[in-house]
Amino acid sequence: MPDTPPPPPTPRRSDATRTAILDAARERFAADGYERATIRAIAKDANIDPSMVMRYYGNKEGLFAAAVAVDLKLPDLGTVPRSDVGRALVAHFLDMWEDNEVLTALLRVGVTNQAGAERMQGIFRDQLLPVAQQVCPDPEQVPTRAALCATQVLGLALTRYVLRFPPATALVRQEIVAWLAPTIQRYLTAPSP
Amino acid sequence: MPDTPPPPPTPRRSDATRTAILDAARERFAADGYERATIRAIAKDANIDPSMVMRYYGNKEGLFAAAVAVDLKLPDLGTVPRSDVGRALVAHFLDMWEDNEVLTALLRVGVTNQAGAERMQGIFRDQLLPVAQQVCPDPEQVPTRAALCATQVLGLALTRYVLRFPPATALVRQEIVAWLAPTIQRYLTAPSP
DNA sequence: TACCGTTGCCAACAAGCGTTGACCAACACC
DNA sequence: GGTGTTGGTCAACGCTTGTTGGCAACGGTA
Repeated sequence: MPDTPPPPPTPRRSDATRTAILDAARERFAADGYERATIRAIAKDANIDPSMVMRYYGNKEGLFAAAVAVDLKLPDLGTVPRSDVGRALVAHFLDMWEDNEVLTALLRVGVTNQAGAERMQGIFRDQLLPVAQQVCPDPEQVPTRAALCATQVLGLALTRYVLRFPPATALVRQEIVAWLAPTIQRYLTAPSP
Repeated sequence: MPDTPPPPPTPRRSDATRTAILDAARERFAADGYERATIRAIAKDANIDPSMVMRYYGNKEGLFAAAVAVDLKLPDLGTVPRSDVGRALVAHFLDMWEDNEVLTALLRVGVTNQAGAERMQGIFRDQLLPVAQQVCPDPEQVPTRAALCATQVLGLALTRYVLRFPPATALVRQEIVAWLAPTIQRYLTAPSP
């Protein structure tokens, strides 16, 4: 359960309401994107008045910032056999995405909202780049190789969870891992073409 | 220059205005997505009154439908050496995307708008699937393999043209082709894993 | 009991949206 | 030269949005 940045030492009586708002916000942002996820709809989902959202989170951008806190929980690739990093990463991303509407929310918002796009850039920089650094041979190529991985992973998420291309939603977990793992493996470890 | 579905035999005096509207609409949809691209802003860009947009295109959805007409102009892969289809497709998509804001508009809108997503599904079905059919060994695997290609190509477009991850925008055409061509080649022609 | 901060609802605001209809100017045709 | 069609503007409509301030109920503390 994420909360506002400074976790209050004493639990407030309104904590239940606060998390209800965040849960509803995540759901709406994931389903509708930033513009169409209205504060009124979120408040109705949380069974409170829209003005409460403003009081607790300032404005709509503050609500989004509080609702969408992403930790990819990327594994330590130092402990994974070098030939398995592709498979490990693809499997991990699938696990994360399948039961995590925050990621879909962030993807939807990132496409139509500048703040959302910058948030995604930050996640890429702070979470994916360091992991890629553990595996890539040439440090100078780390950003390029990590970005290539991002194109494939985000492309899968886009096609499967947002655009819902029928053949992409029909794939089962094992197929995805089998097809994508060699791609990620090559982007990370193969000699540059 | 696209036009309303039945191309009028006699050119109308208002054709200049109509295409000005469509050009402005494409630009706004590409830059802002569906919700934030307002009819008022599009009309102002085209130097006409918002009501003209309504008269010529009915409503906002009609305007979007008229403005975003996508022809991927995919090459006939029958004439391409089988080992070069990956390279040919990646190069072609890059050519299309670099100077074509329609594709960015469609991608942005497809993420937040149901009609946009269905439009993209239609393009995938009507334009990419037939081409994949020319190359894939097993007809039953065509949708899967084409969808895999879509994940990689759309993922690149998303990361490079919409989210603008710095390392993805820094890539030059040759690098992208060199990295992505083997991926597409494998998704289309390699034995299924 | 009296007090005061917290929690919550209600009503309203200003702005922006898509959309409509009345109205004027320019052109084409008989 | 009148007349109907077309191209275009203006002002307004009904509605939704994010956001604000006032006011009532609650709960712990003194």
